[in-house]
Amino acid sequence: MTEEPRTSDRGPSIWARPERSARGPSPEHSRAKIASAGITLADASGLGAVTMRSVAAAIGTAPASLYRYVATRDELVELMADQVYGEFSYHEPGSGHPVTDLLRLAHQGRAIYHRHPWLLDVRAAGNLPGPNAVAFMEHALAALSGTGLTGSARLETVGLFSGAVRLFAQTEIEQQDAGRDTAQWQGSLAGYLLPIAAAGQHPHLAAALADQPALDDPGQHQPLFDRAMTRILTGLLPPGRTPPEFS
Amino acid sequence: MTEEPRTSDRGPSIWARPERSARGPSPEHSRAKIASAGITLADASGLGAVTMRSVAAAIGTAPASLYRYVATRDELVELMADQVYGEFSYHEPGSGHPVTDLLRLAHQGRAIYHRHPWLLDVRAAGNLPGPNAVAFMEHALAALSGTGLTGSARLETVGLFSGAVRLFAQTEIEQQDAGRDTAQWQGSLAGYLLPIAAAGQHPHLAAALADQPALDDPGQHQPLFDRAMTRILTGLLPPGRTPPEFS
DNA sequence: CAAAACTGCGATCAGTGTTCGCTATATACG
DNA sequence: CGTATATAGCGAACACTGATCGCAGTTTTG
Repeated sequence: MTEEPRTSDRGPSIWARPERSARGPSPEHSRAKIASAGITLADASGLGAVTMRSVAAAIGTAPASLYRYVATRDELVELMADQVYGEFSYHEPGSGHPVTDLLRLAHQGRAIYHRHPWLLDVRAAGNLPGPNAVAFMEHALAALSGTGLTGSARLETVGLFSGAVRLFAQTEIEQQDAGRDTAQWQGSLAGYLLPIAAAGQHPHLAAALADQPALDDPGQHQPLFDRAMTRILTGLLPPGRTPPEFS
Repeated sequence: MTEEPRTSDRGPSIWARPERSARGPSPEHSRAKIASAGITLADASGLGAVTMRSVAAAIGTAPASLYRYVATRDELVELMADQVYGEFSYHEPGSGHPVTDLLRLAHQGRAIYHRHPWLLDVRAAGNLPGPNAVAFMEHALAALSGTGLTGSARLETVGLFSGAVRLFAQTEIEQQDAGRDTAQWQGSLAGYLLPIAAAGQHPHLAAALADQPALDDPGQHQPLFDRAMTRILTGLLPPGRTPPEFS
C-alpha cells in the first residue's frame, strides 16, 4: 500500500544504505534493474501491476529475493520514481532568466509525466529525495539563484513549482484519457452532469456546459501549458523580472 | 488499491445508482453512515486504516454486508471524499471579485485538507463528482462568471484552482509533519541533504540550505497561503481585474 | 397469498506485502 | 590456508486485503 505512515521511524532510507556490502556472494541483480522492470510494468499496466511477484517474475527471480535489494514495496516505487527523474537533461546552458529556465524544466517534467503517468500516483511525502531528485532540485535552485529569495523561500518555490508541473500534467492526462473514448465520455460525465445542470439548481454549471467548443484538438495544449505555467511562475517569483518572450 | 483503472467501464457510478430501491427490507445502515465511519477511521489513522473489515466493524456489521451499499472500496472512498466536500459553506454573499471569492473558497478547502489529510491520498481521476463536489463546482463557477472566460475555460480554471488549493495544502501539511518531531527531522533530511551539499557537487543546494531561518512559526503560513494563492489566481485569470485588497 | 426483490452475512477465494529459516557462496581475518 | 562472518537466493508460509457466492430472512408488489 502506498499509504501514509506520515509519522514512522522506519529504518534508514534506501538512499542512505549501500547497495551492496563487501561480504557475501555478489548479487545477481541490481537496484537499477529492479527499478527498470517496475517501470516497464507500470508504463504498460499502471502502478497497480507492480507487485513484488510481478517484478520478481520480470527479472527472473523469486519474490522473496527482492527483499535483498529493497526493504519494502514502497522503496521499490521510490527507486522507480528516482530513476524516472533521471530522464531530465541539463545540457542547455541556462539563460539567466528564472522563468525561462524553469519553463524549460517544466517542459521536461511534463514529458516525463506523459511518458510515465503512474508517477502521478506516487506520493513522495516523507520520502527522502533520491540522487536524481536532488539533481533536479539543484538545477531548479540554480534557476532561482538570480532572484532575491531567501534560501528557504527558494526551496519552497521549487516544491511549489514541481507541484504545479505535476498539477498541469495531471489535468492534461485526465483530459486526454477522457477524450480517448468519446462514446464512454459522452455517456458518463456529460450524461451525468447535463441533467444536473438542466434541473435548474446549478445555473453557472449549466452556463459553462452550454458553450463548449467542439473538442479540444490535442495540439492546442502546448501553448496553454506555456501560458498558464508562465503566469504561475511570475506569480510565485518576486516581481520585476519580465521574461524575454514577453512583449 | 486506489490505483488507476484509467480506462475501464465499470458499471454506473454510485451517484447514478439510487441509494435504496423500493422492494425488500429497509437497510439497517446508509451511505452517509458508512462514509462517516470511514472518515472517522481515516482521520485517526490514515486512509490505509479504512478497510472493508474495519468500517464494517465500526458500524457493527459484517464485511460482506457493506457491498449492499457500495460496489467497491474505491466507491467507499468516493463517498468519504464527497461527504467531506460537504463541509464547504456558501453562506457568504459573494463580492463580485473573482479573486476574492475564490480565495474564500480556497481558505475553506485548506481547512478541509488540514482536518482530513487523507484527502490528499484520494485520486479522483475518472470518478464522477458527487453532489457536494458539484455544488463546489457551481460556486466556483459562479465566482468566475464575471470574467470573460469561455465555458470550457471556466471549467478548466476550476480544476486548476482546486489543484492549486490541494497543492498548497499538501505543502503545508508535509512541512507541518516534518516540523513535528524536530529530532527525527534533523536526523533524516538535514542529516542526509547536508552531506550531499557539502560534497561540493550541488552548490545551489548548499547555498539554499545555508540561510535557513530558525524554524517557521506555524502562524506565519496564513499570509503566505494568501499571497501565493492570490498570485496564482491572478495568473490564471484574465488580466485587468485587480482585487480590492491590493494597493 | 404468492412471486419478486431485496438485506444481512458466514464461508471462502484469490491476491497482496512480508517474514522465517534454510543452503550456498563469497569475503575478511588470524 | 582455514575458519568465522555476513551475505544471496528462495521455498514455504503468515496475516491481511478486497471481493464473491449462495442461503435464510424480510419486505413490497400484484
